[in-house]
Amino acid sequence: MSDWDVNLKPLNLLNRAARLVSRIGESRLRALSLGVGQVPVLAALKDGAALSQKALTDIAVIEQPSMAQLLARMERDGLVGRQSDPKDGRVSLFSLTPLALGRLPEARAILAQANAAALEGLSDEERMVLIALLQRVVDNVEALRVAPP
Amino acid sequence: MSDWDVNLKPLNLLNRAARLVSRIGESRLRALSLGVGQVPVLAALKDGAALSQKALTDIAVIEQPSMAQLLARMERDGLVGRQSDPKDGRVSLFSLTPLALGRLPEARAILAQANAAALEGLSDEERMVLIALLQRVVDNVEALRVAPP
DNA sequence: TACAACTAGATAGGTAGCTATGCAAATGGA
DNA sequence: TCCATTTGCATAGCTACCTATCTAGTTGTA
Repeated sequence: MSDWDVNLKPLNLLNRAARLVSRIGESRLRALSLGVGQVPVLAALKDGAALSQKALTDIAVIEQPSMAQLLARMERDGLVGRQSDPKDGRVSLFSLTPLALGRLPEARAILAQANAAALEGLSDEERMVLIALLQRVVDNVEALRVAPP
Repeated sequence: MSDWDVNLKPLNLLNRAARLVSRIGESRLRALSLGVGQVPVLAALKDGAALSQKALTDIAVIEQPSMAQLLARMERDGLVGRQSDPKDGRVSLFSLTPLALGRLPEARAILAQANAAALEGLSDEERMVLIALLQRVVDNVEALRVAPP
């Protein structure tokens, strides 16, 4: 195995694991006509809240144009509605439609099951270790963005 | 924190970490007009080998159409060339152009540095634990695809 | 109060991945 | 040898991200 591979092994695995997990989530959510990217939005709005695109962007930890497109697709598919904020002419407030709200319980069950399957065989402690290590990687990389070399 | 979040925390983190790591790689490789998806191809062909699309697909562990598009972009950008296999009329053999070969050393250095930065502060043992845990998640999810519920 | 600076969103265009299909070359029996 | 199957690729169309850039409201200050 060349140094390319050795060097990149952890990050390759990270990428591969994330892709596989997304794929399994995607395939199971397809029965409900939902997608994995929508999950943070569904979770944030599950109690009927109406949030701005900016708030949802921060919650999902993606960039603003990504959220704009995601919400556009969800609106197209009848999952969210928007109403302009009377207090600020720039913002639209998004909330889930009854259609989306009705799909929530099943989505939740599907995700819980997929999550459990992905982590099967890992003890509670191992899960905590995994979370901690991933968090450190995230922190490392986020620090790079703030203070680039 | 609701059960949505708790439930999905490890997989969220996984996704987030992979995204951030890809982003940092992407931003640094941009100076060489390379992309993170190209790395497995560059590594596989770095010694002048000529491989089929199928072989590259297996090496990169992505789906065939993904590789087809990736190679099309690389060809467009002058990074790879294709020549049809005289032994099998279906296959094209891909190899790196001098342009790509010339960029390899720098790419390698950039990736090694980004990799080191992402894993900074993790001991060798912690890296091994991370790899082992990620591998188990990968194995779990791959088992699901073979024998779906 | 006027205007500069900030903020929320929209838009354009790109990469990296996926599924679903279709086609043509190669291959392995009957 | 013929043909059904397998295999390698191409194509169409989608999600989920990204950067870069623009516009239109809001706000803070001279």
